[in-house]
Amino acid sequence: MSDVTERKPKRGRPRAYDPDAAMDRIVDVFWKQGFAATSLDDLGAAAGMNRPSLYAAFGDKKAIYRGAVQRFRARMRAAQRRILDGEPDIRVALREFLLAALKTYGGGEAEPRGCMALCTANVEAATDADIRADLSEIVREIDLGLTQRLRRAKNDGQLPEGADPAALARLTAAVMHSLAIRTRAGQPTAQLARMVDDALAIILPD
Amino acid sequence: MSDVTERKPKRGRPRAYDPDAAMDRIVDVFWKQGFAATSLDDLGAAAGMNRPSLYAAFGDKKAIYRGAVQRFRARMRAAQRRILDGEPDIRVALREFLLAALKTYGGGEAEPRGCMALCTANVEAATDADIRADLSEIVREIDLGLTQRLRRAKNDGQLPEGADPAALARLTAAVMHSLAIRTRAGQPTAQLARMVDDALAIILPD
DNA sequence: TGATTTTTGTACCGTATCGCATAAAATAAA
DNA sequence: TTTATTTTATGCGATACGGTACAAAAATCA
Repeated sequence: MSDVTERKPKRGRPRAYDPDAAMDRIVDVFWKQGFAATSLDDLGAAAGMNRPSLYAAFGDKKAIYRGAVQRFRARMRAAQRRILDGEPDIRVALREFLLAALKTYGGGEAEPRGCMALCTANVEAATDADIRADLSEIVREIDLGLTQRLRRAKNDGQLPEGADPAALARLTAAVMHSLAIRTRAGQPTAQLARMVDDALAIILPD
Repeated sequence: MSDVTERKPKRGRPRAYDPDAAMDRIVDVFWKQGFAATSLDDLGAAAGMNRPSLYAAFGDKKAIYRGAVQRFRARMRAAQRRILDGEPDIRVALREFLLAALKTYGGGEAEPRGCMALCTANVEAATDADIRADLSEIVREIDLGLTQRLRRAKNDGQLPEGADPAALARLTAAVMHSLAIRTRAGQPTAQLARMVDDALAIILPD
């Protein structure tokens, strides 16, 4: 889970924290509480850093949040590419894609998580153009990844002639967006796993 | 748009505000800023009330927010029932249902709105059980309304034999959830209107 | 008119917030 | 050892927050 952020020992006092691990814990705090309800002290307590160190390492509160969103997104993207590129059957690929998202969103637990990006950036997006651009890029990227995978499936003859890869991709992404909301609303994982299968039976009928 | 909240003139000093209109403006503020980023002064300024009046009329901040969500939801529910009950053709009904949501969410404008309930309650749902229950109820109600309408369509012979109304309903709701997120992310309305048609062509193929 | 009731407006309390200023601490280079 | 450099730790400072106490205001009832 760690980037190769190994710094060669430099001049001054060494850092008392691992920036990589600290950012991971920061992601968790924003994931749960969102941007506005999270204080710098919350972040500092979770990351084991005091505010000045936090500020020096990651910038002000908004920059920290945007960094956390990017980190979350990078992890999701890696997992999604692995699934979409690795699985040759489009049905299985989309199913695993959605179930992986569901697993990350972790529905059903006492304190549901939902999607760190979709569920928290959503609020700030209305008032902050930067965060709105981040969110827009995330949504667009998911659409694009699914579209490319569905194009490939069509080339492989796994889809009917008239199939519209972009339309199928947006609908699949919509299921993912819905999973983000439904997990956050507390719907149990088992029920949502069934929803995934039911949805795919409609999106990709045999 | 006004409830029949006409109070017969009572004893003391009359109110300087219309509770109904005040709540409408409060909905707008929460819609844009969400719960955590909105202060009581923001609400007071929008509603033309000072904090003590606000508190006396609607309770504390959380109660005000939950009231605003309920008010938004009531309005959406009324419009949705009108469409689903009024339109006999299931294709047209679902299309108008989704386009009405899209219109309310108002994508593409300089400051996109999205769904007041789905996009703002989402954040607090992770930490507040009451708001999570509110959100869950909203999602469930939409699923249920669409399911009942699709059952009716199946009885009317407008759906194939093997069609699963509940599954079709959840997928249609997923499109709505996606519209909420996409409008908030700034995607243009015209593009999303096309997405609605593309999605319905997959959900209800002819 | 005078008493009663309800709402308004101001002001306050204790706390939390973000960002930074400043000094101590810990390391490498000279 | 001394100097330079980087990070940590404490704490300040101005502001903002939610909620309420209290008195003035505005209406009805007697």
